[in-house]
Amino acid sequence: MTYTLAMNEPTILKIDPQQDIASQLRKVGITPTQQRVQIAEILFSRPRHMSADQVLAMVNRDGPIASKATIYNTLGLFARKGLVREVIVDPSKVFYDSNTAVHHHFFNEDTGELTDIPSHELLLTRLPELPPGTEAAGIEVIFRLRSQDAAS
Amino acid sequence: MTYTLAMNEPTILKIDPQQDIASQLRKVGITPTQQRVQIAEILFSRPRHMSADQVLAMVNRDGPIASKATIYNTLGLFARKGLVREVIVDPSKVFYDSNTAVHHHFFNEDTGELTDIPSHELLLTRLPELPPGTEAAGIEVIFRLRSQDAAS
DNA sequence: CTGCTTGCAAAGGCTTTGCAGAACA
DNA sequence: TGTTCTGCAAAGCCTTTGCAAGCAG
Repeated sequence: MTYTLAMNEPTILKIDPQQDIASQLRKVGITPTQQRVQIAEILFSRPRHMSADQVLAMVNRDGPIASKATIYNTLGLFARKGLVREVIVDPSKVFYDSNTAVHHHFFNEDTGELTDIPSHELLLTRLPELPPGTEAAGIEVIFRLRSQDAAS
Repeated sequence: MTYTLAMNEPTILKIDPQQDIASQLRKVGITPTQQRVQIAEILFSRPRHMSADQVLAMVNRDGPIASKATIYNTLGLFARKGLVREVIVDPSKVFYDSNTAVHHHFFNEDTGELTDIPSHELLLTRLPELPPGTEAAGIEVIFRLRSQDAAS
């Protein structure tokens, strides 16, 4: 049962919003363009779950900074580099999670809201054997929720 | 920790491919049209994970039976009635799982293949407290896999 | 300079929708 | 016969792509 560790270890890359963003991006092999730095500032100001659209809106809140294509390029790049995690819970769009620590999610299907499950509140025991010829790339646990008062 | 039970119990609706499909559909409040019966026959011939596209292809293998619109209508209907479970693991398409028993999945990102995790091979202990005002609608555990030889 | 990035618009893929004709009860 | 369902094509959404202009080092 060591593959969970082997799997998560290399992903723990973290951007500290207090430090210089540009040099942190360089450190992980990303050329720090103006757009990338601004996107990183938003994503890593605190742990967030954002769709590409939300990032686009927030980046350009005070004037045009980055185009839609650049948002997608950058989010994809950050994901490949392990700075954000893609969370697939909604068939209509991908969420990008700037919290790279091991944790899981609640997804409220009524509100579309994605929230963290504190990792100590969930325990996975007895992990399954992986199919032959495969290696673990990630574990996701999603609790789908409904708002109690919602008229389904 | 009783909400897991409360959550899964109502979903255990099962179509037996050996019995008359039409009357089983009626029993859950679905008018058994020719198209729906044929789609059900494919889905419930055995536990399956299929995309809408795959269902479309298989239904029409021996001549035109159902259109794309009807496939989507029917799969959505079956999902609402609890006959199939929607599995969201691939941002590009939804999978429909005709196995309604409680279980979890491996998803091979290289091959796009979705397979079951025998439920006894995975144990969730210490379930999280749900956010106030919400109720559980489902739990999903997804192990993302890579093929070991794949050139990422 | 030289290559990597950006941005625009167009294209793509999956899913939904509108509406006329057909099937079900 | 009234209601529900089907099918076609068009529309919608999110995401990707092509390519010329711009920026980083």
